[in-house]
Amino acid sequence: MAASRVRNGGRPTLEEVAARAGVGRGTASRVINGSPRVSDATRQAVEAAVAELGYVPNRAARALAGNRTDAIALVVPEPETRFFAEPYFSAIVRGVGAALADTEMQLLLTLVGNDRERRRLAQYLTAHRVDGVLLVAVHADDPLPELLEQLGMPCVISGARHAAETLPSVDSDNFEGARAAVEHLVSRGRRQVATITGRLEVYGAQRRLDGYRAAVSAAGLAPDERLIAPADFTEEGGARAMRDLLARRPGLDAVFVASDVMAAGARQVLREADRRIPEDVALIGFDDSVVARHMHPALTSVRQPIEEMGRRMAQLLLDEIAGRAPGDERPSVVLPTELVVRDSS
Amino acid sequence: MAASRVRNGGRPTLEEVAARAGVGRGTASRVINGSPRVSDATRQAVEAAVAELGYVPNRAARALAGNRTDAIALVVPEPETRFFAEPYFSAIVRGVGAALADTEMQLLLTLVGNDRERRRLAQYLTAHRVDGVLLVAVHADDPLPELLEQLGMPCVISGARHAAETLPSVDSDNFEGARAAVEHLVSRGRRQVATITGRLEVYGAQRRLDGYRAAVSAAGLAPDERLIAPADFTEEGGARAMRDLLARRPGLDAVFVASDVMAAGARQVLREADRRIPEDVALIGFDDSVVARHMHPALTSVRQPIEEMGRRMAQLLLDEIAGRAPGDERPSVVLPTELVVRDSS
DNA sequence: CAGTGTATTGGGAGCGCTCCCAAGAAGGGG
DNA sequence: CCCCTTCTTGGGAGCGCTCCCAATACACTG
Repeated sequence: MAASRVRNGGRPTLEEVAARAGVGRGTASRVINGSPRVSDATRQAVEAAVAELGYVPNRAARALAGNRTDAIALVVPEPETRFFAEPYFSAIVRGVGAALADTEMQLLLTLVGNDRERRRLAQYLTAHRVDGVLLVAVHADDPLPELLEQLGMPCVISGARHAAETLPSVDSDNFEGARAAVEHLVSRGRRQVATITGRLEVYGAQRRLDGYRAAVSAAGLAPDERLIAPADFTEEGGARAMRDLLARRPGLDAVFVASDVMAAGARQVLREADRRIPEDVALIGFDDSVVARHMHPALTSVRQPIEEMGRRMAQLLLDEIAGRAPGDERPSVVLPTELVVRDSS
Repeated sequence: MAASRVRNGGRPTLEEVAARAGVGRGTASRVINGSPRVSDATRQAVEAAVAELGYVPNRAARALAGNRTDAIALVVPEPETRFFAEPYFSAIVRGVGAALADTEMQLLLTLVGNDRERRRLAQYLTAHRVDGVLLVAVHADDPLPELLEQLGMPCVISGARHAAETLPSVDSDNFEGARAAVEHLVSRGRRQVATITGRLEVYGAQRRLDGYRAAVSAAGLAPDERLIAPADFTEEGGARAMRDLLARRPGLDAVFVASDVMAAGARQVLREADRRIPEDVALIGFDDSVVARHMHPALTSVRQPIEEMGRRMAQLLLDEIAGRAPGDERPSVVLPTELVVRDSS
């Protein structure tokens, strides 16, 4: 039934490798950890023994002796359903996985659903059970980053929390993505471009709004606060905002929506109001999700390089764990977005 | 920069807890592991010490001494993009996470992209670095399950690989889901019900076809092999199959498609052929993905309880790790599906 | 009251590895 | 030819925990 009683599950130990190679345990360890202070002959002997025996280091023993874990945690706030939707979650995971693929690092997935789990996580991290943490979709008021900072636990977040972000972070260029989208609308002759924003406490949503404003000014259009409708990243919120906009500014001819899901809600309202897309109203979303591709008409959307973001987050974290030279500033990466033009604009 | 030199990262050890409680290390260990062979007074003393010191067991030490890891791996074949699409991946992860939430088990995520990574995984598993494995989207000819069986490593798969599945598995009731979908079509007066299948090497796809056939017979309709078009779970494949069907049986008035994504392809072809949905042709998909909800008209679809599947997989695996009494048959769970009726049928 | 159990308890002996010190080997300078 | 460096090397000393055995305490039984 359960595990055998055999030591180390019957796997060869470092000691056995050393014996086989005719060297001491310390030397074998050096070879396996790539220390330069070993002669070539010895190295080869040990490597041969490793190959013959099929030796794989025992991770637990390593962790215990070396006071590290060779594991990082990807912490996902489960209530953040937005994050779980395509394309985010899988793409981030793929990116992180790719970056870790030829590393010894393991990826631990931690879903944090409620406060109890949150406390458990804190305890978990306090107990130093991982070497570093990737934090996605953190809110500006989340205490977790401070805790990590205090513990001296390396950490990278996705999406800066505000303009003066202190943590290493990876973000897409929300400002420029929004700006380009609106510029595109203007270039196609739209004059009354509205926007539906995400929750503005989310810095990225704020940046998209900033980008919208910048493009409107740049185009020489009159800024009009009544063309700006705040929403909450949900489909229902998008619909509500669209209704408001239509009531306030019936003459609008384009809407830049800060997420595809909200755009789906907006599209529904536009359909009910008998506005044709794109003839009467052009629509642009954000995320380039599967919803965008399958919407009718297919939704023009701003694509974020999410997989690449995952990859960069992992790389940053590995650097952070390896130790950053003092004086290096906090690394933060901003990746370019891409406007995917489809039928809705 | 790097980690401090302090032992155990400055955390209290079991020894310290024991000292504080005025008991021996062994006794403290017993309390922490919930052994019944401890007096109440002692238990309380130890628990108090644990609370005061904020003791958290050192996982690595535990793993080393106990020859287990308290971790399970979720192995995801990365090429299987179908799995990465919503709703699968995130829902499975959520379910697994939920089942593990009040367990000491960690969840390790392992993406297997190519053969090299596959070999690495095998080595990894051979080295007993996890207590058990969740395997999703395994192909019938994947060697991994055999390897695990050989190693005596507990394992649960999602989706039986064939009728005589030997591994513990969790599956949705593909047969019944398909049968109910087709029955629904028939009950709405459709007489020429076609189907677009997934890759039939995938057992689940085969079962959906079986369900389709069963419903057709039960309805007293003439079975017609020309109403069955094989595809491959892709949108393009779905479109191709739909074209074939239309060419062969122009009079068809309903299609049961074995996945939403294929249904999206089929819908495109139907639109081009000027068949109205659902007036001329009713359409039903499978998965109840976001695509189904946002399709126009909204797609009727068979929902699988994916999160629940994840939860059950994890539970099964935990049982398996705890040890199954000899004589217990291989547990396998089949969960009911649900037909979500929308506008397309 | 000796004899036999049963319920607790303490702590030794590892688990497989890394860290580090000291010793041996090899090479160079005076 | 001897001494001092530098390069390698072996292996002791843990890392914090679980397993298990032996010891103690106590309660009965006859």
